[in-house]
Amino acid sequence: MIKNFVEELRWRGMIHDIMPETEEILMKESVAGYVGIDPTADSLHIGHLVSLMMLRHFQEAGHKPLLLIGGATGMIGDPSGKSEERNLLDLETLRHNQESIKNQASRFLRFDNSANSAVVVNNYDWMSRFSFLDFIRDIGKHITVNYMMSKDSVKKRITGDAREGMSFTEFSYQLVQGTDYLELYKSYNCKLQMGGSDQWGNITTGTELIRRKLGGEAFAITCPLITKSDGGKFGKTEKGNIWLDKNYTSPYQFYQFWINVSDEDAEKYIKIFTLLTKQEIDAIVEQHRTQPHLRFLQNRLAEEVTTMVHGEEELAAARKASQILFGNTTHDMLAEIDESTFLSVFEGVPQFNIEKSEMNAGISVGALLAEKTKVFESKGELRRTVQGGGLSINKEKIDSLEQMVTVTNLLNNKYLLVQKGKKNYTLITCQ
RNA sequence: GGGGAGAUACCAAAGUGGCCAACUGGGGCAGACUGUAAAUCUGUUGGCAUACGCCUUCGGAGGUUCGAAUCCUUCUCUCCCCA
Repeated sequence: MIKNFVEELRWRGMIHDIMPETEEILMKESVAGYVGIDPTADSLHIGHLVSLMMLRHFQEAGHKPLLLIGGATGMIGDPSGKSEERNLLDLETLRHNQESIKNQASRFLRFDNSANSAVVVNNYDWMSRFSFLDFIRDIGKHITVNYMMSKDSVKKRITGDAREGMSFTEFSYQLVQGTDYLELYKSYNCKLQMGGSDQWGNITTGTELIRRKLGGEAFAITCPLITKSDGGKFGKTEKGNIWLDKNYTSPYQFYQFWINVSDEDAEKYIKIFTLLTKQEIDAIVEQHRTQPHLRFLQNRLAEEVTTMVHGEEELAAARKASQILFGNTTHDMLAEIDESTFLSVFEGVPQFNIEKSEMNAGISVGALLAEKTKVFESKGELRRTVQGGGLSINKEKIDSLEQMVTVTNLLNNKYLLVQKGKKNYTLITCQ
């Protein structure tokens, strides 16, 4: 039974561009469709979530999702974004990354060998078999330079204000990506490619190639780039990407990312990143508007996404940690938390160790945080923070670098909780 | 191959011999206000120092000078125009 995939994406605000007749084809038959991902790391980050969600909806609608790992294209670098030169990945790393990514994708997609089971493919597998001659003869021949030059991503680079110019390698990128589409069209009868709106040019080169070379018909859907209302980059924090792998970004930090989303963005994101129905979402938005300070939207968003990526247990832990860290916890309450709970709360928080002997005589805050440990990069930074009233230890404000810390300050006779500002915690273990 | 422009801190961008640790904007961090939101306001944003001040930094290397981000030589890289 096929559901209307396009309609589903439409109300969720996930369609930026769509080729004519795409909707009709998708309603008529079950087709295969793909999204490409660069395997630059062995984990996906939340920038990839939109693609995964598109594939998820695609599969739920009764179609077959293909996840293309760009082993070959990842070596080139797409000029559509302002990507830097990529490093060559060796084959072993590539395979490792592919496996890890597939593993993460399996939380979103069904890999069950049914007719519309998801499949992971790697363009390295076919691109590596092409010789340069094969490529320019079999692929290059079908597309004119004029056509390639007319793409926005190319035009911008050549005639835009920046006029950066581009290398031949980057210029060829759209042909390489087009070749992927062509390959998948041939081997999986893949008729749809999805991606971010910046991919439109590259995708249409693929559909063009399929038409000219095989006389086939293929389609395209792009989704808007996810933005933040304040203009910042989505999914980036000062510390870098938010990863799906809990070893890179702890479930607590992951959960917090979503909790911190602004009201405006939350309304958009809940449609894109959760599977809640339109009715459910409308109800939550309504609820949020009547009592905005209760943050229904952020809470539900964080709950849904964290469960999908990390599971119920991790969600519960992240919630508990959030309560402890953001509730009106006092020094006394902190001291009462038993050790295992305490440690699980701070899993994923930066940690430092220090010898207990250093503490026996007492140690000044300045020496402790900027010399014995690197909680602060420099004493100057520490001083500024303290002067601005932004530093607490064990939930108690510090107002001088000279303040002494001794073993009696240790929680559980072992830990110090350093807090910079409202949201940044560091744990010092002393033994 | 010929001609031109340029490289300054996280980014953008001023500065073109001493007043430059370097204007300004963005971003970051912190504070106030709040709802772990947004907006706004304040402080801060190379290192050391409570502070006077000291040390390292303006693409790389060398030089001129009492003194260089600023002048000279050379190298590297980027962009533009012509062939």
